[in-house]
Amino acid sequence: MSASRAAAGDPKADKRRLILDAAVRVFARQGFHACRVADIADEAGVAYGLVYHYFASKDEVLDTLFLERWNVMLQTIREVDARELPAREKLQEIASFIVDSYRHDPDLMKVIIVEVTRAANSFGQTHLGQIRQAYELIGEIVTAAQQEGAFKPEIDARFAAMAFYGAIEQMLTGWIFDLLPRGEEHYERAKWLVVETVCGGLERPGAEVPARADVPAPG
Amino acid sequence: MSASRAAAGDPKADKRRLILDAAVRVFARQGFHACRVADIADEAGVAYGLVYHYFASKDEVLDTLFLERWNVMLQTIREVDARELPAREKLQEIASFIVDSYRHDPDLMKVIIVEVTRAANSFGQTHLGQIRQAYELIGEIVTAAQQEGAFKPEIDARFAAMAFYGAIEQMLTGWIFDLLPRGEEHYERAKWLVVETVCGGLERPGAEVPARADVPAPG
DNA sequence: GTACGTTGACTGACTAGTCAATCTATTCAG
DNA sequence: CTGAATAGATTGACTAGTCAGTCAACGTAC
Repeated sequence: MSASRAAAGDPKADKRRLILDAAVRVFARQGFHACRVADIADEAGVAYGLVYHYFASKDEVLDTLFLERWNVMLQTIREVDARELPAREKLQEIASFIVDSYRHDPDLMKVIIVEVTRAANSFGQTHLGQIRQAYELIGEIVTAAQQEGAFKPEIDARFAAMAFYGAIEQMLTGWIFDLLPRGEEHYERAKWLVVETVCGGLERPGAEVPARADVPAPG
Repeated sequence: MSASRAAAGDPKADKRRLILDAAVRVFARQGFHACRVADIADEAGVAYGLVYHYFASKDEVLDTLFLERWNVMLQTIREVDARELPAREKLQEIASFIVDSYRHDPDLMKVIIVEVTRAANSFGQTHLGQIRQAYELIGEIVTAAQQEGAFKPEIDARFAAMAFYGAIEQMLTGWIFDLLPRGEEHYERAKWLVVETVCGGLERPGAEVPARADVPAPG
């Protein structure tokens, strides 16, 4: 995941990685459709043809970036789900992971959201299966919580999962396009907010609610 | 808004409208980038050049479609906000309007979401101001509710607005890409669900909650 | 006859992907 | 140790195709 592996001049640099990291920057800056393969090569400090030595097509560069990250996320969700935690805390962990992913590499998350996740027409189509898996995993957490009686049974779990994921993604979108204030304290607060908001509506009024984490201090 | 104004052969057809309606279908089917201007002209049963008689560019066709609809939505939100209603019902009206927009013309909403709203990199950039206005109007409803004491004050209104809008848009996305079940009863239920979920978390536990609408029957 | 609507072949600009040539690292026979 | 052979990495000029936008000509209503 690290983008700081090597500078362009480093002789030991793994050129494939160099190209991928450059592509993240170029895609984030110009968008996938608006940029040319030459821009990626230039950004990476590498010849045009080398991109085609490592990748079959421009598309494959984006595919690789998306899958690398998305699979890490799916893995994380599965691990969180396997742990013995109340549903609210599982969702908290997932929100945390996604927000931290943005904090760690905003360009990469911008590319994934703008060019893949929210572009199900063009690119997302290819990856609809992967994307769907995330929704399904979240939906399973909700279903389980409903069966335990922690969440209201009258809210369809699939819809709840979409609403939850959609709320998080929309906040990242807000940061990406300067519609929401950025910064450490906002990131931490957003993690709490999204869970508080969505779980607040999902939980059964009578259900035993675990002691909730403190409200992070306002910025 | 009506797409059924006239068949391609109708001599009285307003060609400009014919082109716009055809563009909705083509953009929805193939995506803005993947389709050619010739596809729009063919779909409208009109010569290639006529598209450029009515519109300065391919972009302007999409701009027109987006602005036509988005302005109706902004107007609706303003009208709802002006009415004397509890915040929850205002949000309910907004969710209703958006879901009904999808129900009424799914192709148009698909185009707006996929090509503009969620493509802030390319197209959305132009319309970021319009898009932002919607978030701000929703944010104002939340702020007012917090001042009245109906909503918790500790949740930033801008974030709450993004979460609310994001949840709705994600459900439309779910329908658009067959990730969620479609159909009248699901649409009605989704309107209720998103408000129940988000407002459930926003409302102050102690606050006087107006008698809420009945839960629509499950599908 | 004039103004506007309509046509569709054409052009000019652009770029993904190819490929033959060149470079570099490694190996190993002499 | 030498240097020739090999494989893989790297280069960038070039090709083949695409498509947005133009424009000169034609149609038609009044």
